Amino acid sequence: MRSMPERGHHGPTDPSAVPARLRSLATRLLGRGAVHADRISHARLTAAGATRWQYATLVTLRDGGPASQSALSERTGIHRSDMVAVLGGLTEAAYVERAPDPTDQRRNIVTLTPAGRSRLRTLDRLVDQTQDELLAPLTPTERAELIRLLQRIDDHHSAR
Amino acid sequence: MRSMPERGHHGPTDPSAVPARLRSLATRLLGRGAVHADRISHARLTAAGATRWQYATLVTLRDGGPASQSALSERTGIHRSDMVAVLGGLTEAAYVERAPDPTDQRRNIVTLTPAGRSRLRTLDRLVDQTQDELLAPLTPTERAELIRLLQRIDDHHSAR
DNA sequence: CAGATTTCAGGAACACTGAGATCC
DNA sequence: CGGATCTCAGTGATCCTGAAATCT
Repeated sequence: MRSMPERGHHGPTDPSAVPARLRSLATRLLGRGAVHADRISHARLTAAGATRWQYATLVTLRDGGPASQSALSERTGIHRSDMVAVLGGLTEAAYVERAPDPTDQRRNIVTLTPAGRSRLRTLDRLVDQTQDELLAPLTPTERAELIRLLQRIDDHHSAR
Repeated sequence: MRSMPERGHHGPTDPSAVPARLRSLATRLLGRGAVHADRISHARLTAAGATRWQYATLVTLRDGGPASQSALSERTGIHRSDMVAVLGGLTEAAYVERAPDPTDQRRNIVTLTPAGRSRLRTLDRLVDQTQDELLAPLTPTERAELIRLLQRIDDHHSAR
């Protein structure tokens, strides 16, 4: 049970009061969308005692199999120095196991445990609900289009 | 001249390494899009000695005329307690004037100065460049569609 | 030696809470 | 008094830098 200070909801109450110039800025809209997404996913995940970073890490382990921390960092987009604490939490909960790589003593090999796999199935459902709540005002076609456009932007700016 | 520690660029180098499940999460894509948007607009605005909050506040004053701090907070979406420092900076630079409301001593009436109006024209061009850099991989039609969809999401979640 | 990996300490921008002071 | 406004102190999550320790 986490009893964190509930994230409130500030923001403009009346969208029509926001100047048109601001209302149509993609940079601003992305920032506000991220805040909504954060609030929604944070609420659902902390209610289950999880974090987004933990979820991303578990998904990546299921998808790609055991991996080093730097590989996980690369695939999830979570910074290497933040990954330490994420894996600390997941290890403590026995959702993953961290063992030194016998062929390279610098590396840790992180492996998903059966408990982690089970945990992940629970979180999958939670995350699906999160997407649904966030995208509620859009039709299925619009949702797919939004995701497509956002992927294009992310891919473009992620390629250095 | 601000000499801030340059914001780096982490994130996955190879997008194809990101699990498909993560890659298609709208919550994640919005978060990443916001990070790209932040990095781009932060770079351009700090180079000019400005911040996003300052810009939003100036735009709102131009659009709606003189207003109290709480009204500005409402229209910009900037938290009332953050607005204090924003107006402090703008006042110091003489871009706005803060005067007590004669009809209600609790309020400050914030007014855009000619210098602020001129400053705003400069920032307008900067922000336009920011949008262009962020949305570079999209066609004009796609840009409009993305903005439309993001507005729908923001409106939906801003209405309490 | 250069280079990779894990780990820790901490900074900065952001959105927010809570409380005090003041005024209607 | 209740309620609104401005202000300040501080928190938490996120994304990031820098550097130490260890190993190839």
